[in-house]
Amino acid sequence: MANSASGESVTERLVRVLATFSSDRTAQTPSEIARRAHLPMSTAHRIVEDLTTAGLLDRDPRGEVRLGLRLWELAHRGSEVLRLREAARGPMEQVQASIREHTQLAVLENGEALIVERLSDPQAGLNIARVASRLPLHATSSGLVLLAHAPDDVREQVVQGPLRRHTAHTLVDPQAVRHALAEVRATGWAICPGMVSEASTGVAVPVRAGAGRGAPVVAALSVVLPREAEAPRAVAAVLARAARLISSALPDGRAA
Amino acid sequence: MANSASGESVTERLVRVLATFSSDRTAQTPSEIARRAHLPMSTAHRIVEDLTTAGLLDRDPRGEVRLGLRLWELAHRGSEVLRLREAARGPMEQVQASIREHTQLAVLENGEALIVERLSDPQAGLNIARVASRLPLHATSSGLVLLAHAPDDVREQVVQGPLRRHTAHTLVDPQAVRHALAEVRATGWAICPGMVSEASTGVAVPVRAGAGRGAPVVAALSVVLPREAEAPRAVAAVLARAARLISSALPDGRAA
DNA sequence: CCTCGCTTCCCGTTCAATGAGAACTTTCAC
DNA sequence: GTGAAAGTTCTCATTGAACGGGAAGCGAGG
Repeated sequence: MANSASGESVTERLVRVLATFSSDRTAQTPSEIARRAHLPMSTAHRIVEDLTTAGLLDRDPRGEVRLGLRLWELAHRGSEVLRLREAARGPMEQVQASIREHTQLAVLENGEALIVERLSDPQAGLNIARVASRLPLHATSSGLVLLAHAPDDVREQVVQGPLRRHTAHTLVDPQAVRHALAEVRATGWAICPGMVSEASTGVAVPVRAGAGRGAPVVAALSVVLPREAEAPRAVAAVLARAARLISSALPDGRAA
Repeated sequence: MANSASGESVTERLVRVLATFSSDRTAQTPSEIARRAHLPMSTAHRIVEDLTTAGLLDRDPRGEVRLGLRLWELAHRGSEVLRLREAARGPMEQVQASIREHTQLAVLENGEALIVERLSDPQAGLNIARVASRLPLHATSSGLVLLAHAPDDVREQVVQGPLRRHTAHTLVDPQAVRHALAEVRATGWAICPGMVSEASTGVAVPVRAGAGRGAPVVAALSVVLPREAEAPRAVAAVLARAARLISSALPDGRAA
C-alpha cells in the first residue's frame, strides 16, 4: 500500500485484523480492533469497512463487528482440514465411545499444534483446548507426536527455541525433548503425564496419510486422561487402531 | 492499490482469488487462478505469494496452491455459523435418524441460501448440495423459507430479479413466488415438489433465534425426499419440532 | 530441436491507500 | 442535566506500494 508507516503488505494487515477475533472475542468494535491490531484508528475503520463489503466481516446493527459468513464459506470450500476431519470423525467417535474422555485431532501449523477436531464427553474432566485453538508442541502429547515426525529443520527450530515451562513436568531442556521425540518415534505413541496441567495425562499417536509405516504423518490423534487413570498404554493402543482407520480413509500422502 | 486497472479494492481481489477455489477445485496453479479471477498473470502471482506468506494459501511442493490452514483457523475462531451448527447438530441427528434422508441447514447470504450443515444417509437418494455450497432462493424449500422471513427489501429484490427456471415446476413468476412466500409464512413450512430436480421434494421450516413466534428467523432446516414419498406434512412436523429445539439452544435473537 | 505453458524477475508509472486531525454522535458517570 | 470519554465518520495532502507489461528462465512433451 502507499505510505504504510511500517512497510507491511496489505494482506498482512487484513489477516492481522481477522486474527484479532478469537473464540472468546467473537464481536468487537472497530476501535477495539484498531487497538488489538496496532493500527491507526482511521486505517482500522477503513479496513473493517473493506472487509465488510467483501463479506469477510459482518457488522451487526449495534455496530459491532463479527467474522462474516463468507469467510466461513471460503474456508469450507476445499481445505485439506475438511478431508481430514471427515475421515477422522467416525474413528474419533469410536474412540470417544470407548474411552469417554476428550478426544482431539491436531495438525502442525507454524510451530504449534492446531486443533482441528475435538469430541468431548460432558462427563469428562475440564478441558482447555477448543477447536481451532493452538497448543505448544513441546508440552503436549499431540505436539510431541507432530514434532517427532516433522521435517528436521522445523523440529530443530522448535527444540532450540524457547521452551516455556507450564508445570514441573514440562520438558524445557532441548536434549530432554530430543530424547522424548526419539522415544515417540520408536514406540509410536506419546504419553505425557502432567506436562500442561498437573491433573491430566495426554496420550497421542500419529495419523499418516495413507497406509504403510513410511507414509507421511499429517496429524496427531490424542485423548486427555485424568492423571490418576491407569492403563495409558491400553489407551494408546485404542488410538493407534483408530489412527490406522483414519489413515486408510485418507488419500495417499505422496501429495502433501 | 496504486494503479489497479479496474478500480477495485485490494480486499476485493484477495477475495476473488480465494473464491476461485471450490469443493471440486481444491488445488490449482497460480496461472489457473489468474484466469479464473480475471487478473493479469504477474498480479495474480504476486497476490498468491502474499496470501501464502500470510498463511491463507498453501503451496505444495508441486507448486500447486491450496487453501491454507490459517484460513480455516480464522473462520473457526468465532463465526456465528459455528454456534448455529453446534446448536443444530443434535436435533439434526434426530431428524436424520427418524427420516433417513438428506437433512440440511441453510442461512441467507447475499441473495442465496448458503448450506452450513448437512447430514446425509448413505442410503438416501442422490444429492446435489454440499456444505458451503449455495442454492437459489426461489427454487428450493430452504430458500423459500429464508426468503419468506427476509427483510422486505431483500425479498423484493430477489422476487423481482431474474428467476431461473430449473424444472417445469420452478416458480418463475414474481407474483407466484409472492403467493408461495405468503403461504410459507401462514403455514410455517415450505413443501416444494420437483422445483430443482424433478425427482425430489424439498421440505423446510424456519429456525428462529430464541423462543417465541416473533423471534427473528436465522436459518432454514430442510430435508430432501424422493418425489414419490407421501406424508411430506408429517415430515414438516418433525422438522418443526427439531427447529424449536435448535431455537431454544440459540442465544436470543434481539442481537442479530 | 523447437514449442508451449508456467513461473520468476525486472522496472517505470501512478493513484489507492494512508493516517493525522477535526467534527460529530453516542454512552455513561455523577 | 451536564460534562467527560469513547467511538465513529469525515476530509485531505502525501507518497511509496501495488501494478502489470514485458522479457528471461525453466521444464515437459512431441
